[in-house]
Amino acid sequence: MKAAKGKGAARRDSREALKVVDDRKVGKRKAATKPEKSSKRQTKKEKLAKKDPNKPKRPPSAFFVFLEEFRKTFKKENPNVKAVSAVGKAGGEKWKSMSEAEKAPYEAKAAKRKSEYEKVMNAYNKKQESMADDGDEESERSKSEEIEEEEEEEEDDDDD
DNA sequence: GGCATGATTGTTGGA
DNA sequence: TCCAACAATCATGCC
Repeated sequence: MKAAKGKGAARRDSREALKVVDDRKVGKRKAATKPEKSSKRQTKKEKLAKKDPNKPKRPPSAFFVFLEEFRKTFKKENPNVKAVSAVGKAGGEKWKSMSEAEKAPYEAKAAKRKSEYEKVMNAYNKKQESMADDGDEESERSKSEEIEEEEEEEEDDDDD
């Protein structure tokens, strides 16, 4: 549980300012945010210690792609609102109010990121197999890094 | 100084 | 099939 960490003061402050937590229709999701079963929810540190630093990060969903842009807009319109939770909330509301057509470009981007993720994941999986088969971690990692760099170039190249 | 937390939705991966 | 975890963001507070 997060509050148990004692850092609650920080977010309590934020929460009061945000007037959060009214309708938890996505209570399921909230479970992740409010991990009463702390045994399941590992800290970033624990995860970092456990997981492969080479493991590709999950691709952002359409909502997250939208959120990237929304944050910039939100900051401009609300320069004094710095709470990320406020941005998340506002973004969520905006997202819901958007039409499918408005969401389309973000979904397209998300799909693109997803396909890239699949490619990287593929390489990562191969790397894992190779590592299990052979211990040539260094070269395999380099391979993976190469792929990731390629992805970045591709993205840069096909920006529009 | 560094890490955890807060909110949001969508997607992934594991059981 | 269901559910938990995680993806980005960053000011803030605690240790």
